[in-house]
Formats: sequence, structure tokens, C-alpha cells
Amino acid sequence: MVTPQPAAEPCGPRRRDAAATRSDLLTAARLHLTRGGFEGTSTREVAATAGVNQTLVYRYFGSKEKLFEEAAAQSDAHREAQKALKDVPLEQLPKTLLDVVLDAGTTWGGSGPPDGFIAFLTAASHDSIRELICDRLTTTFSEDLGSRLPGADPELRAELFAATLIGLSLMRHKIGTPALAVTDRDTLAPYVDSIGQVLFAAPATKAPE
Amino acid sequence: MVTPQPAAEPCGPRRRDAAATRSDLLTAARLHLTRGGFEGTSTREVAATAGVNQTLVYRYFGSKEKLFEEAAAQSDAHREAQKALKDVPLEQLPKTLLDVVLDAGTTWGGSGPPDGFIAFLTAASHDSIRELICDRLTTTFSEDLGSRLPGADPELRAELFAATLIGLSLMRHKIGTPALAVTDRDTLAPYVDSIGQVLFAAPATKAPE
Amino acid sequence: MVTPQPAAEPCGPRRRDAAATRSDLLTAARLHLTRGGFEGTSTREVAATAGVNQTLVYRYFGSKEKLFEEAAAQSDAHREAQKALKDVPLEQLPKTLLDVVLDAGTTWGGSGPPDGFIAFLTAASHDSIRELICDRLTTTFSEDLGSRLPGADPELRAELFAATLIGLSLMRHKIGTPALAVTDRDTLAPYVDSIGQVLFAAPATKAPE
Amino acid sequence: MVTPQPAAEPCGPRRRDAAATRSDLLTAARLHLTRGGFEGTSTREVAATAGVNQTLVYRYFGSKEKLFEEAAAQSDAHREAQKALKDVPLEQLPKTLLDVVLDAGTTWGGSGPPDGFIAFLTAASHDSIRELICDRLTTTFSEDLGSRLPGADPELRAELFAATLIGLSLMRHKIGTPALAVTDRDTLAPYVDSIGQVLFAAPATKAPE
DNA sequence: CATGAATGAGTATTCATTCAT
DNA sequence: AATGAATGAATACTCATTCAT
Repeated sequence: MVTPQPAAEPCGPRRRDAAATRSDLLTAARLHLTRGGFEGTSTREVAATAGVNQTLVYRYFGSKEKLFEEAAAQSDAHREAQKALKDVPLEQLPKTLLDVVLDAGTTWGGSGPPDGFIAFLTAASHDSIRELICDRLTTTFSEDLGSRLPGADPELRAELFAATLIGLSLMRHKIGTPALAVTDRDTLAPYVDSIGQVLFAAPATKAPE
Repeated sequence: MVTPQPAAEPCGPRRRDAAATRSDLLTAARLHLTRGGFEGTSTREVAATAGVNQTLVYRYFGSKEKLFEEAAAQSDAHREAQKALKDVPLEQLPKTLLDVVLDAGTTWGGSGPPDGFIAFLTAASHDSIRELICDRLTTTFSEDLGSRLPGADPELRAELFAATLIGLSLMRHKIGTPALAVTDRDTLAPYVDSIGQVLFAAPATKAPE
Repeated sequence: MVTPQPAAEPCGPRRRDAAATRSDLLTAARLHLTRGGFEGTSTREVAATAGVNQTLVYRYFGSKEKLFEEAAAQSDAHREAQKALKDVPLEQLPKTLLDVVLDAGTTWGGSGPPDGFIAFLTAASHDSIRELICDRLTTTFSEDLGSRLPGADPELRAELFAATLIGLSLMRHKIGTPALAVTDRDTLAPYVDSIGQVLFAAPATKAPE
Repeated sequence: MVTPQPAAEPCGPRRRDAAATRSDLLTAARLHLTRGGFEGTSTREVAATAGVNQTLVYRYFGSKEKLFEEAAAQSDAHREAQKALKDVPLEQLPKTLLDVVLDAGTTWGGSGPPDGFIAFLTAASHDSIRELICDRLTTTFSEDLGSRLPGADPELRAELFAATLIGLSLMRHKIGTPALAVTDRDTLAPYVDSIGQVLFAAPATKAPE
């Protein structure tokens, strides 16, 4: 796990810009978090990727754990998902959220910007990060999406939709199963859409199986 | 990540039983793998959980990596899933696979036997284990299930169903989102079932969105 | 340091022959001793080369140290050297001892039978082996050869001749310097001979330099 | 092999001086190298002798091997020998080189500064160090000294003289044979001198023995 | 006589972290 | 604000050795 780009030019003591340094560290941390997870990444690697001295991790974040927590919290995907949940009508939600997920991580093997509450699942073995992920999912899906669903078990149905997106993201961005790794958005959309329809519509009164 | 039970009282040299020792190590490894992932678990922890001297990991497996690979490969869930794919008619598959997934890992926070190709996703940041998971998913879903699906994109639809199961397992067993963590099988089944119906049926001729 | 031949056919629990096993272990130990020295060789390697179970080292010798001591002590070269010192006239000694040294270790890079008090110098970093070597050299040279030399400083002159042989052996068998590694016996002999003549003859009354 | 002085009292974090730390490590490594050889010395021992934290070995040298290679390469004796070969007339060379050798290692049992391409022979079982020693000997003797010798086989005769010095050093500094361990320089000199005369003079046309 | 199982101490090396400049 | 020096605890893995069969 040393792959990510060495980044940054070695230019003397480095430009003295606290904000930029902080932000570079966070970006590097996000990248490494999605690849190696919490325990699989060292602060040295992160600092190297950010082109920054290792000890600045401690200056700016206090500890490896806090750096990674902040990195995990800082997710564009999460923000976008939440915005979508407020603005977009239910029937367009599946496609919109699919787009968020697809943008969030580059296709498997690619090297684009890593992001998304989803890719961070890799880091779920670390307790504090798992809690953070759980909170995010709860707010965004169980609560926000759930409250918009008619019929029985709204939280559960919302979470099941989240499950599909999470599984999809994992298989596409991390594991690389043959179909999901390469299928384009437009082929994918109708299927995700129909899962959404099934889960978002009020279920028929449950006949015990 | 030192939580799992210290197991076994330190009671003299331990009974001399190669097969049992090997198996205890594998069980302990599976447990730790699902909790801390590959890099998050030390061989010492595994050995302690198994109530076994640390060096026996190397006697029996040669390296941490090989121990965890074998542990990851040894999955009842995988076997059952594949059996189901051969014996069970398509319309009963969703429920059957759901049961496999639910049995595979104990509900979040519990301490039962950890298992399943799914729960091991935690370990997906380690390359060799990720490949193993990828192979398993490809064989079981993309190929075996895919070959049974009528209509277009069979592998993709098979993988999407796998994605739902994976996401479900992760959220229930690992992350613990409020609804999925506690919902019982019978409440869950109809929803998973209807996702299965949507994905397993031949899709209508796709109208470009 | 795992090179030496795996030896011995894997033929069931192995022929039950205490003497042969002991002797195989000693031979393997000599071989490894000259290559990796005491600390650079593990009992497992020795046992593997001997085609024997590792624990037999302890059955037959009690400890790694004792195995290697016995191996170091068992030197054909030493025996031959001592015999030469008794039987051979002074003026033929240099050539005779040269032959002992040349036979003792195969030319550098070759894989013949390793032997000789000389090659064991490699193992001189281990205290008990160093003492053994010291004893051997003292008896053979300082005492036996020394007692045959006329004139002043006989022990010293005997040891200086030993030094030449030791250095020669080391450079030829172990280090592989360009000339000594390849020169044949007949080219070498006259030079060693003339050193012998200089050292064995009674020195002129020393004029303080 | 834990003998060498534990050095330096454990007195707080130690003075912050990179150059001094590096150099202390090298000195300690040289000392241990001549006593225990490569495999017989642990980085902990070296660090302890240097009065330095063990991890600094890796900060400054990257690995045990690189530390010991650099330690072995850093030899005053080698420098002096080479200087002598340039400046000193042939007939004074034996005595000059003898002095280098005698200065290089303290008399057996003493605890002075260890040095010299010669004493490092102990470490010759480690491949990279053996190569280094071989290179040094080749340059200094086979080539530099060889090129100054008239007559046949100049490299060989140069190497034979090196062999005498090496054997002498080993027996005096490492093995401790009775005469060589204690004899003073002035007693030793005439004998080494006469060996030099024999080897440096053009040999009589070789009559096949 | 021979072997496999088990063990504790040790090895090189890396990590997160702190201190002084 | 940024850096290099220093540190202690941990990690994977190996070793010599003993015990039970």
C-alpha cells in the first residue's frame, strides 16, 4: 500500500500555508483510506502523498485517528446525497443517487479522486469511523429518505435501497466484479431505477409468507 | 482491535492435536478478519483467541497472509449459496440466499460464529483476499446465477442482486444501521424477494432514459 | 544461507541407524559451518541437509553448540597435518601442508566436501569454537612444528607459517581473491616453499632494526 | 555476544546530533562486526553499545545490512594501506603494512578501537560483506601491490603476502594463539620482512618441481 | 529410534507519537 | 509554520529447545 502519487514538488521547507497543508493532508488521507483502510495506512504514507512532513499530521489533527475521522467525515458524496433527498422528487431519486455513487469513486483500477461515504466502508473496521458511517447512513437514509416513503417499514426500505447502492459501489470500485466494474451508467440506471420503484412504493399489505 | 474473547485458560502446554489447533486458528482468524480486517488484526491476537501459541500460525500456515487467505476461503455461506443456486428454483432464490446471508453473520454486536463471503468484505483492502472475494462472487453470481437469468444483461442483474445482499449484510452485521440491524427475517424477506423478482425477470426492452 | 543440497531421499521414517544419523548430522554441520558460521546456520538447515529430523540434533548432541563443536573438532585436515608433522622432513613440510590446505576446502565457488581447521575460521566468532581452533593451532603449530625448528622464536615462526596457510585458505576458499582463487597447486607450491624456507631456517642473530 | 560495553548511561532522550549518532552507530557496528560477525550481532546490541535508540539504525541506514556494509567499508587500515602502497618503497612495505595491521586491531582480549579490512574477516560469511572485502583486497593487493612487483605471477605473490598479514591478524587479534597474541612489533618485524623479501623479489625461473 | 506438536525468547523492522530547533 | 531527531511499543516471523507419542 504505497502506490498513491508522491505528489508535490520538493521545494525547500514547503510553502507556509496552514490551510493548504491541512487540506492536502485530508485529501491524501481520503485517498489512502479508501485503498488501505485505517490500519492499512500509515501517517507517513499520507504525509508523503500530501508532500508534507509527517509530524504536521499531529500539528493539525492531533492524532492519526482524528485525521482519518475528519477525512472520512468530509464527503462530497454525502452532501450531494442529502441535497438530492431534499430537492429531488422520489421517482427521480434512484438515478440521482446512482449518479452520486458513480461519481464518488472512480471505476475499479482507475486513479481518480476517491470519495463518498461508500468507499469509506473499507475503513469500517475501525470503530470510530464505523460509527461515523453509521450516523451518516442513518441520517441520510433511515431518517431523511425513510420519512418520505409511504407505507410500512419506511426506514427498513430506505436502508435496503442504501444497501443496494453500497453493495454496488463496493463491487464496482473496490472488488471489481466483471459486470459492475465496467457497465456504463445508462445501462445500470434502469435496473437501479426499478429497485427504487419496488422499495419506494407502499408495499401491499404483507401476506405472511 | 483486541476485543474477541481471550478464550481458553492458559492451562499448561495445550492438548497435542494438530487438526484441532489448525482448525481453532482458522476459526479465530475468521472471527478477527470480519472485525478488524487483515491489517487490523495481529497474529498474536488470532493465536490468543484460538488459545494457541503464536508460532503455530507459522507452523501450520507459513504466514499471516496464508492463514487469512485460507480462513477467508473457508466459508460455509459460500458453499450453501452455491448449492442453493443448483437446487433451488429461481423464484425461491432470493429468500434462500437471504437466509444464507442472515445465518452467515450474527446480528450486529452479537458474538456468534462469523462467516460468509460477505462479512469478509472488511478484509477487501488486502489484495490477495480481495481477489479471492472477487473470484467467489464472480463464480457464484456473475456466472452461476447469471446463466440462469433470461433476458439482457444477465451477469449485471446477478451482480446487482449480489450487491443488495452484500450491502444488507454489511449494514446489518458490521455497521449496524437502525432498521437492518434488528429487523427479523420474515419482515425482511418480502422486500428482498421483490428485488429478486425485479432483477431476475427478463427486463422489458430498454427504452433509453 | 539455505543453499546446501537437500540430500537424502524422503523414504518413510528414515532408516533407523543411529551411527549413520549422527555422522550425517556432523557432515552437514561441517558444511554449513564453513559457509554460514555458527550464528548464521540454524539446526533446521543442518537437519534438512542431513535429511534428518531436526530434533535428532538434540537427541544425539544435546544442543546446537555441542553439535557444532563436535563438527569443528572432527577435521581430516587436522589429522593429516599432525601426521605430516611427525613423518615428513622439515624441508618437505611446506608443500605437504599446502596440499592439506588445498584439499581441505574446494576452490572458491565449488561445492565439494568442506573441511579443515582452516575453513572453520569462519566460525571463530563463536567463543567455544574459537577456543577449539586455538587449541588445535597451538598444538599443531606452536608446539609440534615449533619444537622442530632450530634457532630463536620457534613458536612464533611456526605460527607465522600457520598464518600464511590460514590466510591462503581463507582467500582461496572463502573470499575468492582473483589470483589465489584459481591458481593451481604447482604454481603455488614454490612460493609457499620459499616462505617455509625463510621461516624454518634458524634466523641470523637479530640485528635490532 | 553481548559483551561490548553497554556504554552511555540511559540519561534522558540523548543529545540531538544526527552526525554524532550516525557515527556512534558505525563505530559500535565495527566493534561488534569484528567480534560476532554479521549474523552474530543484533541491531539492538549495536544500538545499545552506541547508547542510541534501536530504531535510529533504520532512520540512518535503512537496514542492518546497510549499516554493517557501511561499517565494514569505513576502514582506516584500508586507507593507510593504500597510502603506503603509493608512497613507501617496496623494501619498506612489509614493515609498514605490518604496522597497519598491528594498529588495526587491539591485541587479543583488549578492548580498543576495532578496525581494519582484516579483522572484518569474521563477517565474511555474509555475502555482501564478503564481496566488499574481496574488492578491497583485490584493489589493494592483487592490483596496486601486484603492479609494483617484478617477475612472474605478481598478483599471486601480492595476494600471498596479503594472506600472511590476514592470517597474522586473525591469529593475533581474534584467535589468540600463544606466540602471535603477545609478540611485540619489533620481534615480529624481521620475520614479516623476510617473507616480504622472498615474495617481492622476482622469482628465479621456475624449475618444475 | 524417530517424529510431530508445542513453546518462549529473540530477530529485524515499522509505527504512532513527542521534543527541540 | 515546518522540520529532523528521538523514542517505546508493536508487528511478522524464526530460533533453539522440550514434550508426548
